[in-house]
Amino acid sequence: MTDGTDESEMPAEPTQALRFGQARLARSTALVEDYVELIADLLASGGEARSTDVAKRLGVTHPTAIKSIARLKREGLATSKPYRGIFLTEAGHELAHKVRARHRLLVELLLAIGVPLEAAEADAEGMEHHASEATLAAAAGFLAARKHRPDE
Amino acid sequence: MTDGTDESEMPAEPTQALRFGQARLARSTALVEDYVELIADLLASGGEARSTDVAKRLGVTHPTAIKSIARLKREGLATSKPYRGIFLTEAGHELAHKVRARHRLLVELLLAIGVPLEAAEADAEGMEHHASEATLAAAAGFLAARKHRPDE
DNA sequence: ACTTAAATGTAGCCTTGGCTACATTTAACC
DNA sequence: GGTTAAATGTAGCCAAGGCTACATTTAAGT
Repeated sequence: MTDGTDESEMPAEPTQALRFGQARLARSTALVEDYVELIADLLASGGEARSTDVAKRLGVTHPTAIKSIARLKREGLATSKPYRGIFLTEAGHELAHKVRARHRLLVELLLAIGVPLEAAEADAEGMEHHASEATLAAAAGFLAARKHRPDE
Repeated sequence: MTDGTDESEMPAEPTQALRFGQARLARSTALVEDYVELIADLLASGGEARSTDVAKRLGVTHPTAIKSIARLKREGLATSKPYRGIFLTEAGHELAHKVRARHRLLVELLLAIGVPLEAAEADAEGMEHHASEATLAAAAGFLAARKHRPDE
């Protein structure tokens, strides 16, 4: 009630600008999150994350992957030694965990409202980076409520 | 059933790379969509869309807005004459319409699962660009079904 | 009408995240 | 062990999308 309802008393620009700014920020963190999530996956399954694997899975060339991984290292999320694989720091693992949980939640939500699996996975890949805590909490609540009456 | 379930027969990379590629493409079109949507809003309400207004609403400087608007012109979505406002082409109007409908649908969906209004608006601003036709159709269906039993 | 403020436009720089081309190192295979 | 293939790393280019600084044009105020 304090925002976005009264147009005569308050200009629309600031709140809208904030929203767009938020979306831009999310876009810039999306890449980092994708890389961390993928590296965590590779470490969990194969035991090691090599840059070519990362590049292949992301659909980019390996120099691009290396450059992005350099950013992860700058931000204290990953480490690596020349010609060795990539590893996640403690912070990297934490972020990966958070990102993965969020991804799963989004996919579950989409499936619950009737989106086919492949579309749900693909859309979640992009949408997950823009879901706020409020939305995640709501999604979790919605899914929990659904569990009790799975019909309809 | 034809994809993403059998890990022994098919490598995981291609489908995952496709998903990431899709998300990247969506990110690049997101900016265009935001601008077109906003310009359409300004034209509808104020009657004209000036570059400073666009910049203010988006929270960027005006040279940035102008550069982005140049991209819209390149892509045949908008037109403008020096020191005059910005206008949308037929294609621009069509895109604006599509984008706005999608935005509203997403917001409605978030509200329906219990997300507060301001968070729903902010999240939708980012998520809308990643929602496929399948997800939009599912959301519409879900909301229609909800209408018949608004309790719980 | 002239002056001044605001809006619009242009130029040039930075960072990010793509890419290709090339160098180097590791591993594999006679 | 030497040769070759693959993986890894580096260099340098490009486009997009931010920015500041400055030029120009329009509109307002007196």
